[in-house]
Amino acid sequence: MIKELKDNYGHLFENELLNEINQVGTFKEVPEGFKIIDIGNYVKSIPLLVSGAIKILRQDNDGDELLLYFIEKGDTCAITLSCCLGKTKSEIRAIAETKAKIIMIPIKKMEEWSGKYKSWRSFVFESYHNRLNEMLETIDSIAFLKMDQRLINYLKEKARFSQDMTINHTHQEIAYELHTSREVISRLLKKLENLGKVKLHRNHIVIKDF
Amino acid sequence: MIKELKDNYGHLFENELLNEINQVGTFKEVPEGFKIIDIGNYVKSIPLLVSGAIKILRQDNDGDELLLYFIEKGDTCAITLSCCLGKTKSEIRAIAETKAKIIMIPIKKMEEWSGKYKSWRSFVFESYHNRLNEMLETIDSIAFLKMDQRLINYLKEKARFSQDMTINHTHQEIAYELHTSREVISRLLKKLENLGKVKLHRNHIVIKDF
DNA sequence: ATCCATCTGTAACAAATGTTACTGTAGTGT
DNA sequence: ACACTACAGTAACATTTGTTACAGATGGAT
Repeated sequence: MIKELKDNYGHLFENELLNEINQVGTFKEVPEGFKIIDIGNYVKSIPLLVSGAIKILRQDNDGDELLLYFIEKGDTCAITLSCCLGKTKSEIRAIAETKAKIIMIPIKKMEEWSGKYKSWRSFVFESYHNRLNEMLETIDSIAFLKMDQRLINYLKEKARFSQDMTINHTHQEIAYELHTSREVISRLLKKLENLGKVKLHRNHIVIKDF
Repeated sequence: MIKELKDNYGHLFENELLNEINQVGTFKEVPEGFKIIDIGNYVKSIPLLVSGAIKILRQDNDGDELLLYFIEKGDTCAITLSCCLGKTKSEIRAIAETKAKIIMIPIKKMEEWSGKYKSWRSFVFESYHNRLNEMLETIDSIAFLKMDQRLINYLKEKARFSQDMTINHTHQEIAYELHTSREVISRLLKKLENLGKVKLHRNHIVIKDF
């Protein structure tokens, strides 16, 4: 584990902390689609993402979903941190967007390291900062943009995180994550295809010109 | 200042920290509507709210606004904290919702106290936790609710923070904060009045039965 | 090759929200 | 008292999004 730790967190943490992480952390490799945290779960450990991407979803009382944002390697899930500290249930669902490597840190280390290592504090604060900004972007998107533009941004993001111009999702899956209906997505995608921006296939979409 | 500090933060911070805050903090009393922070500002100090309420607003590129949430006494603005630490421009606007008393703390104390006082760390983390949850609620509201329910929630919140069943806003002002048009708000308010839930007047609305 | 479940396309309609345009009215200042 | 300005009411219409109802296409399983 120590190599991947150094590669991804070596520039952030001092050696002493890296060693501690190496000792108490447990390495975990999860496949695409793996449910890392679900709504209502009590969180017992903090995930440090080493490779891959994780998507964070929100759900309302009727079971309607909404994609909030993605987390990349070298970062952690601040909402989870927040749950850990407050000992409250998770308000969100975390699912591996691609296959991912994660180091899980026991909660109790959180407060200990916060007092001991300035670099850990900076990391945690930085993570909160990033997450608040992602939330702001999500809010901007929902509040200020129409569905066509949200769809374009969604496809861009998906392509960026999977490093692939092919989006392997059905219209229904996209509709869930944007919290709209399948028909709306089909309609808008068809418009994008007529504009030459995408090519539609069964079960996948190829981005041509964004 | 020390009295108001003890009353509102005495249960959170140890005496030593309270004294430090008393020494380096500057007390500030602002009237309703006072612009505490604006988008693009560089933030040089952290506000601890002693009394009153502050509203936090987001704005898109076209100048369209959206109310994010309120901050109450005994709390701070985590987005501001976040800006301070990252030395980035403010992404939000903070306006006094009621007249408010604030203690401003110089940024540099932030990191110093984070290492020194466990209670300060807890306070900061707790604040991030609260803010993330408020953001989630805001997202829920925009993504999952229709405008009529959002309006009802808005009026409830306004009444709660001003401790007054009379909302002193024009339809236009409400429309700005909910990011819709004046006509839509007028239409929905009239419906609420017909249901006996509010009484409409020029420049103010009285909540009857929520 | 055929069958079948699932996915996609699309039309027609409904509901919610946004826009335009105009009227009336309450309060303010003179 | 009068005039003026900002606010509120409302109708008519446009646009966006959501819903219903099918038809047709695709790809995998047997």
